[in-house]
Amino acid sequence: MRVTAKTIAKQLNMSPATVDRVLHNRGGVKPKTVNKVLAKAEELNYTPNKSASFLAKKKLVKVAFVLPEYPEYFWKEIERGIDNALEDITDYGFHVDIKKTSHTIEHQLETVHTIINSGEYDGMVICPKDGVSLTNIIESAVNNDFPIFTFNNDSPESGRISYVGANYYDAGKLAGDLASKFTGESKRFAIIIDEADTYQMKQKRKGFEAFTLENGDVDFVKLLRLDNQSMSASLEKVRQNIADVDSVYVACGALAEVAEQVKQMESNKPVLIGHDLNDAVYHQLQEDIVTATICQDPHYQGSLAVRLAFNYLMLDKLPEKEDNVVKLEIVTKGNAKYYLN
Amino acid sequence: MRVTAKTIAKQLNMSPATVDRVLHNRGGVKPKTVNKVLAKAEELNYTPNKSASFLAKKKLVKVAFVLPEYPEYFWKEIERGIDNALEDITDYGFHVDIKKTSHTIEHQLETVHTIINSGEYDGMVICPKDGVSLTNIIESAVNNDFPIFTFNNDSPESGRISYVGANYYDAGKLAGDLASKFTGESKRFAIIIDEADTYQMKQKRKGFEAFTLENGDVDFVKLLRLDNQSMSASLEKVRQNIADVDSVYVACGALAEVAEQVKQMESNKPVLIGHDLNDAVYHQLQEDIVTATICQDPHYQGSLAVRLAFNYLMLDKLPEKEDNVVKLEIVTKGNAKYYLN
DNA sequence: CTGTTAGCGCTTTCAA
DNA sequence: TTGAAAGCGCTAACAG
Repeated sequence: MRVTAKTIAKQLNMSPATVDRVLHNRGGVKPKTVNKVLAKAEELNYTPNKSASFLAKKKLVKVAFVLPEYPEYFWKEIERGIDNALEDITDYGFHVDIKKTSHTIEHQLETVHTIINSGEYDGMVICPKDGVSLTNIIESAVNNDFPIFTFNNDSPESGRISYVGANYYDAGKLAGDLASKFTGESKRFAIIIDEADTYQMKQKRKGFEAFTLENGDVDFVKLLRLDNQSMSASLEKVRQNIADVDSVYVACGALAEVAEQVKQMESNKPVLIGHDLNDAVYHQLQEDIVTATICQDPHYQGSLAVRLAFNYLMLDKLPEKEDNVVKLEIVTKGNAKYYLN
Repeated sequence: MRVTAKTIAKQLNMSPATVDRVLHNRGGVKPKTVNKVLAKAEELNYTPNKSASFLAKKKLVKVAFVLPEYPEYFWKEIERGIDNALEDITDYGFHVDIKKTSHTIEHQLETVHTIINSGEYDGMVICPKDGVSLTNIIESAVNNDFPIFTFNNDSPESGRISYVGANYYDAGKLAGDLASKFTGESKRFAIIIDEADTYQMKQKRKGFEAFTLENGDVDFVKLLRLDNQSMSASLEKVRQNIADVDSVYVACGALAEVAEQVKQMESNKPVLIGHDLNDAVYHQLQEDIVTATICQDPHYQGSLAVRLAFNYLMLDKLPEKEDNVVKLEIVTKGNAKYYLN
């Protein structure tokens, strides 16, 4: 038989309601009774049944996830993680709406506004296009008891409940570590960024450079910039600029494109390192054009965010940490298949 | 409001009991009624509430996990994964007992016997010491409607419901891939096994050798064997034998011990690759004695096993695949901290 | 300070 | 072939 609140009540000759009051310290119970109940609960090893509890509370909570559209393969994985974590807890009354926002910050700001003002939601998880420009809106929402979590990209000044995502400085450092391990005596490196030069990218670059500074045997690090307006021209230029380099680290989203350039080089192909995995990169790994790519388990990241929001909103449990940093994973030819889909 | 079975019943002027019968095709319902209910459920986008369902069924299920004691750090991680997956579903009436078995196969066989005959359990998840010697007992149990899942180590001939664990052949191949990438022109390799030479180790070796065969630029692969009886002597011997080698792959559990030997070498320290991560290996990664270690996400592995058993026993859902292969992860100095604890 | 009662969404008798 | 009723473990409103 199961040990329930009723079991405790029966053994102590009182009503389940009193037991419930004690178990949730709702107050208004004689201290002596409190102690008796607590002792009995301990003795019988009582654990409350969440299922029954949520069922009885009939509380409904809805949170909005505000996510970018691109890169699609990445956010699809995140969504899988979200859905997975939702599997059991939708039955508890916890629901999620995913809102995609396009390129512009304006659009994102507007979306956020709408969500907060609609009164439909009890909280929000957001991947800010730009942490700084969202600081104010997040701050005022949080102060008005509308909890917001940041995701994948932080807005540290905003007072968000907590952040879930990778540490991009570490990611850059890891890239440096790999570049160094995959090359021989000569260590002439290049790092490729694009003009957006977001916070994430800056961090990656800092981390990569920090690594090379700490490791005296690196000859140099060349900084190359892609121009989104004239992509093919700037890719061409990159190809020329990496002819004298032993390893290239693509810190922006253009790994596959750069790889195509490397493929065309006749000799001295550099070791190529980048981020994330899509079909193109998968094949380039198999062809040994890309040596390694650094991934962050998007599936786990998604489910962690759901869990934190759930704990906060339905269990009144604060996240243990302000930063919930997710694993950085190294993917090569040998283990890439585990990371696809 | 929520859409419940009652909602459907009301809209169709019938009782919730009939709706329930249809939803679970328990039979004894007029085809016309069946269709009406199904259509309504579809129309209202009805989803059953698992919480309420389990609560009402009051079914209790208990499964035994039979796991080895060593290496402790590995099984501790697995247990964390198990506990994690259990978090919500214990409230559904699904319980797990973990039984540790010591070194001998006899002890494990006995434990398995006891579990099956006790009548206390509804199923079992086991990490066989040796798949072959457990074939018979698993087979007869499964035939007697006592479902058994294998874990971490398979017993493919036994008719187990399904297997959860890594593909060790692939692990060996991955080690080959890494050894090759981390070395320069000269590729003289050694692989270290121990006398136990279990199925897992054989597979790793095969995979490693397969990789080197496919890659013509590998000079040779030396096979070295550790002797558990005279560990220090054989470690010494290993040290002498790897003096002329560019990379060493430790396929057995002695990565940290071999690393200590490598540390003592004055020059030509080979690239060291092995499996799993404990405190010792963590430090050896930081010191650049170990270059990389291959891990299988034990946390995920544990929770997957729980989920499969739960689905099978409580949801009557068969696993989609016979082999549930878990990810192989590459850990280096740069990302090791994410894998500790 | 404590007990009674009804009900969450679902399943399971039992009766019709 | 269908319905009524009770109950899973917990909570909430109301009464006392």
